[in-house]
Amino acid sequence: MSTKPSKTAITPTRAEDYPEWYQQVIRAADLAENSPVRGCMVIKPWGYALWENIQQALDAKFKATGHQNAYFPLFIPKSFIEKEAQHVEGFAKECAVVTHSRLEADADGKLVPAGELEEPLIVRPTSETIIGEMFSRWVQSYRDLPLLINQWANVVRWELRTRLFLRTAEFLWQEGHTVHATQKDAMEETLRMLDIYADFAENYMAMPVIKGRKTAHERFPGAEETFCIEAMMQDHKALQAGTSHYLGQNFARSSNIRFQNEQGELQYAHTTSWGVSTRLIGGMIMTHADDDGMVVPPRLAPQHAVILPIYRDDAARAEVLAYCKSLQAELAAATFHGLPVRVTLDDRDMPGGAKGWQWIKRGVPLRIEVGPRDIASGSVFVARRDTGEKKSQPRGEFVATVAAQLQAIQDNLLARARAFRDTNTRVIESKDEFYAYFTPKNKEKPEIHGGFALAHWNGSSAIEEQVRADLSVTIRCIPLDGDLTPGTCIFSGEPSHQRVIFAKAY
RNA sequence: CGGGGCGUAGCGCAGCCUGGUAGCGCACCUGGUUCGGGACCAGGGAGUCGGAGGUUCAAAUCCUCUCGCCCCGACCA
Repeated sequence: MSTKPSKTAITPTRAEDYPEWYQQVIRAADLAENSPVRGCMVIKPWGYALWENIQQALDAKFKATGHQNAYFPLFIPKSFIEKEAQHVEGFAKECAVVTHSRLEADADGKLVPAGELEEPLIVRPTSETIIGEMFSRWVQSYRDLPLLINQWANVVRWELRTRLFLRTAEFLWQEGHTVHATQKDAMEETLRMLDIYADFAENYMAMPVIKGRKTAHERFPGAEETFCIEAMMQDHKALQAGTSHYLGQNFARSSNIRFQNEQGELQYAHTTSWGVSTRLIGGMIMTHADDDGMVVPPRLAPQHAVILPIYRDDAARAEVLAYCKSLQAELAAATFHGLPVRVTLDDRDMPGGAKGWQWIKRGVPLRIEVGPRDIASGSVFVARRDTGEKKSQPRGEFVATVAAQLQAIQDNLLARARAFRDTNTRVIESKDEFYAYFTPKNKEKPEIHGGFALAHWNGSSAIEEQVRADLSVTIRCIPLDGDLTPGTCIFSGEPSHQRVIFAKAY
């Protein structure tokens, strides 16, 4: 009783040391861990199940909008990457390069690379160039368009500084690549996919996002326009959770993607690309997790509910387990958003308190305790992970309303995250106010501070650069659904079309 | 890749300054008593002290190098 390690399951708390808290949540929830390979993580079953649920939901949305999955090579010839000048510049610094084809034992028995390749292969950091090459073979006529392809894959970017889920050297993602006859069609596609991401973030991840356009400075290398969804984490920093690019004819030119139009004229196509990654899991953690560990939004939860049997002796055990199994079957027959309710019965022989805390730390939305008293009264004792609320409910009523209860949690998580974001978003009218907003009180050990600043900006990248140099604050996006009232740039005094979002970012 | 911090049992840590051959809490295993929000008692297993050199009779401890992790910066999903 007195051996509680602390008041919270996670130490330190968010307020005490946010980055360390993040690491500890991942460990406590058994989501992932660092691997022997520098910068690469092992995604453990509970974390991978989240990714599988993300995949399943998004994949259905991609298919519903006419996309098809395909798979392209992991290796990209160096000459392909070189085709698009800005693209090269953007990715050259972080590429893993394969130069040899085998290993040979040297005099000491050590293996050394041998069989140098004629042309080095790049482990894909993204697939525009190799897919572009294939698209150039597949597209000949306007009748071949639009070409709508998606790939689920791993990619490698040799990052110097990594963080589990948020930035790892290898990560999992999906990359959509499409080809269109006109700019209008391609731009519509770009925004359609952005909307899908935003809808997914809010309605599945319960993570409110702002849809916006990147400034030239923050654009994808080689893109004409980059759109993004930006979310606010609990340390008030922004997380770019998804991107959608209108690539213009840049990659069409470099990969020679041309088609004959209805007039028989040969023209370059317009392409798009868009992606989300395992970073989304990091976003979910930093949006919903608390000082007791992970909190998973029900629509993506590996398990919606866990049944925890409570008994003292073997006689009670048999009775309780039988009751739990039938309850499990009833719940599994219920549906939540068209899918069976996922419910697990945890009958491991271990102290009940410790067992319960394991599920709290993993973030399972509903914990159902069933003991002799519940059986006697035909009820179940249910705890909500998001609010901590606990109450006894008649069994039949619980089974009948389980989907509604899960949806209530889903809705609460979104509402709570939105309220958090809104209270940490500030309209800023002057440079002084801006600098004060983004300057911590404690310089040595900065407290959580700042947030989203909505401020007028004249479009100058020199100002962007200055703010970044002074405060590590960047323009996260120019909101698409923002207030379009013109005003005055708070840095230059020049006219501004609309407010943009400034924040510190991951 | 630059600056700072840290690597001791699965996790969190003490020991290091002032060298003497490794400890605590949790977790794990066994037995018993317990059991409706992190149970208790007793016993037990587990660590080449990140790695490699060096100094020394003796190194977790001192010195050099190296690898990894975390934070800040630059860069990025």
